[in-house]
Amino acid sequence: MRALHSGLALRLIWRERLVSRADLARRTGMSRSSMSAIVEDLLATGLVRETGTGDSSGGRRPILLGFQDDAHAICGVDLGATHVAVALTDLRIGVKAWRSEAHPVRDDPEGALDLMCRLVQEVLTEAGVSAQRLVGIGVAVPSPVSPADPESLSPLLVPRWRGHSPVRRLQAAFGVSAVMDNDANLGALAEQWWGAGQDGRDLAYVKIGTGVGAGLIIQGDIHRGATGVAGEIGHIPVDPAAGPCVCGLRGCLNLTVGSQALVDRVRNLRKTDERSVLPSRGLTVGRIVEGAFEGDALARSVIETAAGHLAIAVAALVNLLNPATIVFGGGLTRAGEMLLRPLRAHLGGRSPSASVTQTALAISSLGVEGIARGAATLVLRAALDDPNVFPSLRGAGTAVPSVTP
Amino acid sequence: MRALHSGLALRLIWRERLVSRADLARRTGMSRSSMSAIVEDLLATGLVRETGTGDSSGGRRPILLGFQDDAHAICGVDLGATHVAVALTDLRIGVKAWRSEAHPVRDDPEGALDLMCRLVQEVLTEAGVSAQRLVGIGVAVPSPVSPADPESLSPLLVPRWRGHSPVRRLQAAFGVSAVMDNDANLGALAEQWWGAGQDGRDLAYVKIGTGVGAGLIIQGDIHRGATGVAGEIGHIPVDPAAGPCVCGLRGCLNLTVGSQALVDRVRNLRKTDERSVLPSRGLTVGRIVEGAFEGDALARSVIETAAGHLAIAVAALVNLLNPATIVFGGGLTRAGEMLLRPLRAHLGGRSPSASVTQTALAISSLGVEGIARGAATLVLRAALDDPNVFPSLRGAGTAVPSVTP
DNA sequence: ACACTTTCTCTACCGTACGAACAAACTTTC
DNA sequence: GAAAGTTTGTTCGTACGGTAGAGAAAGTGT
Repeated sequence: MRALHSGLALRLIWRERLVSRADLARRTGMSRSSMSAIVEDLLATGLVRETGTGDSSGGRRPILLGFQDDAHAICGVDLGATHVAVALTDLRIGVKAWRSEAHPVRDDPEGALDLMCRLVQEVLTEAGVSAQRLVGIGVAVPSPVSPADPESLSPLLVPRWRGHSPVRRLQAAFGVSAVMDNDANLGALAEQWWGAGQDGRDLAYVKIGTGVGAGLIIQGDIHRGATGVAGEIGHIPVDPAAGPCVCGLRGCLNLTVGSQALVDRVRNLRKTDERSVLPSRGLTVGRIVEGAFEGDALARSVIETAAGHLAIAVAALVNLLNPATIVFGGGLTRAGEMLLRPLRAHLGGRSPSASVTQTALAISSLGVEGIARGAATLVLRAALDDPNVFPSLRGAGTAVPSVTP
Repeated sequence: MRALHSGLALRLIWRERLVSRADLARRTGMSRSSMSAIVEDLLATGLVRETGTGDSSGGRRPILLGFQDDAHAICGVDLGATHVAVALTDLRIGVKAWRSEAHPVRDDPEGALDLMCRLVQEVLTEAGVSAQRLVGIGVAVPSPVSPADPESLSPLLVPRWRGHSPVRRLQAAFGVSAVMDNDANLGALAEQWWGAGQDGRDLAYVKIGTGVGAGLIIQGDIHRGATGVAGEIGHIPVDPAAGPCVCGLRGCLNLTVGSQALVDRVRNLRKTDERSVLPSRGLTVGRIVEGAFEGDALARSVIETAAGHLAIAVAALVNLLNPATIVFGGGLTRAGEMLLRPLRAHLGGRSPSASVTQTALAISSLGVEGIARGAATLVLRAALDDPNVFPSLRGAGTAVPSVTP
């Protein structure tokens, strides 16, 4: 129970950045004397420090306590479909070192794992942090992760990864705890903690890349579903005219707004549209968005069509989950309002009354580091929930008696 | 903190039905001596009683503790679109008295509230329970309930109810606490606690009635969404051929499998199908299902078509939320496997790989009392979470210091 | 200079949980 | 059937964590 109250105090100090002992006592409902004792413990761990005094409100000036963001480090790994990126962050998920390299991750697990370990070592070296000072390593993978087997990627989507586990590899290489989750889930977590979804307990993050995936934050927690595949928005049917999908369906969202689909559509329309400035070869989603910004009608029309298809799936999301915010990430979202405006318009006619008008739509502002920071956030959240996992507190005590069903 | 451990013990006793002190100590991780003290307190409240001894496992026989299901009563109210039903239950949500009457609830709030209070009084009298012995009253309403205003019905869907609140009315009339939630949500809660969804933390309940609504249990809790309208599955578009909906969309699920739609479809097809045994007048969903059981081809075909439309919306539900179980309730579900079989077939081709094959589909087995029992469960759950709300413990002490953000 | 506030610490006290010892009741073993 | 071993439940001394209240420190306002 001291662990309980001490953790409570630690979380408050983390959140409030600067608070006095008296403030903490009021906020938690405890007495000032007890809080003083707890703070004494926390000061000894090095996670909290006294940082000057605050303003008086008619009496003695309070001694302000601050969380030591640099007391430890966290590593976040973004294992994408075609790249590996690693961020070393402090305890507020500020990026201290960053590495990113292209790699065919799906087809070459061993190479990807080697690259990952090399990059982790590089960011540790660059930041001058030893592995012992890591709270842990979080990994985002482009695959569902089953709660029943949280160390493996889904063999159904990435068959070559059978038997390979980023988690086990990192634990073996660096001797620290590692956790793993789907990339869209961690994108959602990043948005909730550091992006557009702050101060909301229900949020959806839609990642538009090679395919389309959604991460769901429900009641403040990542929702993984019974088998870990929640958020499979990419296989909602949106266009019967489109071809068959690997999943057995026709016209999946993946087939109409995935990177390849956008490029193909531009290429097809390009044949009959002589005025477009877009090239036929070496076309990427980035080039299409650029073209749209330069006023190219073809590019704009393709983006608008994609928004229409996206709206159908997003409407289902809004109707079923009623999130406070939906954040969009991925290459196409650099189109900004060119994507959001038609999306809102289509959505307005696709959802009853209150639910959609009160849903905030936003483009992710976290950039390429978003997913990796989400992975690091997973580690941070676990540590704030149970401060025992901070290296400086390791083995301090047991947890609270739980329900144990 | 004694409240914490005492509540923990109480929940365990409730769940396990018969446990010894030593068992409780092992389960909670506490010492036997502490548990003895806690049990002594619990015995004094009357909620727990010693009920004989259990079998020996090589030593002294344990004294078994049992939860007193009859120590208090709970009232569950089902305010449907066209009826008012009230159940009086014990602390395991077993129905002790039941009343149900037809009433145009949507159009006559005052009459419905009067009827509700009369029925509550009747079940109290029949069961010989005074209002003081009630833990509380739970109410299910055919409307979303906003977390921002948990005492009112959504004025958008049931405009006449503006200013009327079942919760306030019950509190005034019986002097006990009352809580309210959407009927589909409470159907889902009932299924999770007493029906097909037991031992799962993710469950969806789909209610097919006048319209179609879904209640979602996520991570063991009712998911209400940011504005309380989560689960609006009825406005997912499933058939572009169907007409426009009040929501502005075309071909909403509500328009294709709602009671009226089924009746209308049968009536239209009836004109060209002379062999059908179904009547043209006085047709109800119940009659259609009966006809199907008697082998009527027209009835069967209409049910199969409905299953196809339902599958599209359910596929979206499965893809997005990946629940362990989906339970179906409402009149149409009396068709049983005639509905589920085509639903499974359509679903197989509508969802990628693992998610759908591992989702259990089932028909609700709770019958007409399901929603009311769900409403009562809402009260029970609150009481088990914080035993202070049990009348015999009222005002016993304050809660644990919370986070207080 | 004075009274009043607010913060933080120190000490006496109290409730709660634990461990150890013990009694009770039962099974197994010889 | 007596002895030995188990399991349950209680009793009692102890320790820890928390509170309340007094007091010191450090400020504000008149």
